[in-house]
Amino acid sequence: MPALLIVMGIKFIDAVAGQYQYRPGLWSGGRRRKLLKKSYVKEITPRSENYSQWYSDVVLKAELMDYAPVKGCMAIRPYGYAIWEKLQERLDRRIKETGHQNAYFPLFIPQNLLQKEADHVAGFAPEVALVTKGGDEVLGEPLVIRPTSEAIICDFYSRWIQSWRDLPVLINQWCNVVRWEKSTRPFLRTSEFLWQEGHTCHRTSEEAEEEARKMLAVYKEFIETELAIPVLDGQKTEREKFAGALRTYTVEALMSDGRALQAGTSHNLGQHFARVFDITFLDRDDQLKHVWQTSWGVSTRLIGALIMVHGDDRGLIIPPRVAPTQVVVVPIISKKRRAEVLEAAKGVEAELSRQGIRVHLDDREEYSPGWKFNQWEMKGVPIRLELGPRDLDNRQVLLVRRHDDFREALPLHELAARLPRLLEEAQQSLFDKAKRFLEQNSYHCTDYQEFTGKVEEKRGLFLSPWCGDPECELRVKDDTRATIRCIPFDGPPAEGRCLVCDRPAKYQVYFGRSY
RNA sequence: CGGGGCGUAGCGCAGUUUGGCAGCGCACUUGGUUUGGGACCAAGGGGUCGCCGGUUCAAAUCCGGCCGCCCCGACCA
Repeated sequence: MPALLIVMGIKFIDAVAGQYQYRPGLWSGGRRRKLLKKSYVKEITPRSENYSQWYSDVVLKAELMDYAPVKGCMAIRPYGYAIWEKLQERLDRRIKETGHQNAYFPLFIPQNLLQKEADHVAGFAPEVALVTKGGDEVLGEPLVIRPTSEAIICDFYSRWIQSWRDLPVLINQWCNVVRWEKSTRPFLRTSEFLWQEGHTCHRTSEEAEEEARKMLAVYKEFIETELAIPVLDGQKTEREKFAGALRTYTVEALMSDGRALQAGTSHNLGQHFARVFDITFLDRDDQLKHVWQTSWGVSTRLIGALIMVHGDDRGLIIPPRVAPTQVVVVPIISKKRRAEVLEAAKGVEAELSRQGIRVHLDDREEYSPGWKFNQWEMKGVPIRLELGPRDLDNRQVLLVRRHDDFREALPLHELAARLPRLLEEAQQSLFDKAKRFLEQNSYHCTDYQEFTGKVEEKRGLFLSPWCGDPECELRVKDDTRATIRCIPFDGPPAEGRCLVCDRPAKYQVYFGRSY
């Protein structure tokens, strides 16, 4: 085995009980090497041992969040919030490029407003938080803390819209919402979370449909490009759609434990809300008509997806485009050459920074290099540069990639020119890997026996024929806990017989267990 | 909401069976030596043992009640 690998030009280092033996001179000449074995930190439970525990360990140890004294609530710590800010920045740009403006609507919603739309209230009633007192005063009408803002925004829209000339209304808001959840998990399902919600009004049904589809496409492109997470796009079934919507579209991602996660949704609301909130306009033909609406949102849940799609047993792996820190420089400080090394490290930091790379110099002297390596790996920084006396002598820096642990000694003068490319490669490589995982864990399945067995055994996503009857959908859920994630846009045409009831299939749908 | 587990220093835990000075590791502070995969030595600081009540000369430990967190389910856009 070692002989074979040396032939391939790769050198190995013994990894004994999670520690390397350092072999001088190995880094020179731009050679690469690979680790035999990795057991770095014991603070993170291996995924294979307990996936939920792994997830908890990662969010805490990477300092993304901390638990609040209130169940289901959390502080998003600076490092976690920095990731959120990156996501916001990238998505906000896209929302504006497609013609939307940001605005802000109130947190409190009079209870009667929320209750106007029948399906909407039925869907959200079990999970609304209600304010009944302000100070000493018992409120005449209780106030709902927004679980979503359709109701309050529609109340404003009914006043703002009179003419077809006022349309379309294209507004987005970034805010927090509250849903009283029974079981909560950091980022994936919290009682309070951050998100954006777009709310638009249109003159025609076609325009609204186009908007709903367009924003779903924006989500797909955003999530795939920036978060390096491949998603399946499609439509939700009646059972799974948004409470009050005509149709719901969704992008679904597959986590590394084989469970699906709804990463973003876009709703064609039809005229359901316009009718009950009386949002009307006088059209060109002098007729008073109800507007056609959409709403769409993604949340801090995306951070959960990021963790579960890319993370490994050493912690987070953040795609470079959304990484708060893209490159960390760790100087190897020795007593004799401390000043020299630090100066060189600062030079590297400054040069990369000039290139627009988000670089951090970790020059803390109270921690050993090894400690820093582990910490930054837990935090998922894409690239680490090690710079020590030996590197100085060789005018080089040792580069280590987080996502595949490849190491390479780079000449100092080439560094700035090569890093942007290396970061892009890391981004692409993460996407490719996630895509491969999605493909390898997607199955075409037409036999119910086989289906129930495989769902239990392998998880993943199952493309199967479905007759369209909610009863069959429910039966699958009762039997297997899997739900229909979506009716894919670009799926194969319906053919064959329903997975459950054997009647002719109307759709090919993706089934899966989900978060 | 059901089943299971756990609450002792910032974190991880021992001590609870059999009541008797509240401990260990990490982290933290100070000084020194170090620094290429979680360095070492020395000296320190830090506690309402989840909360309330009961038994007892004496409770982290026994009894009753409550609260919270985690895991597995149920529920949930």
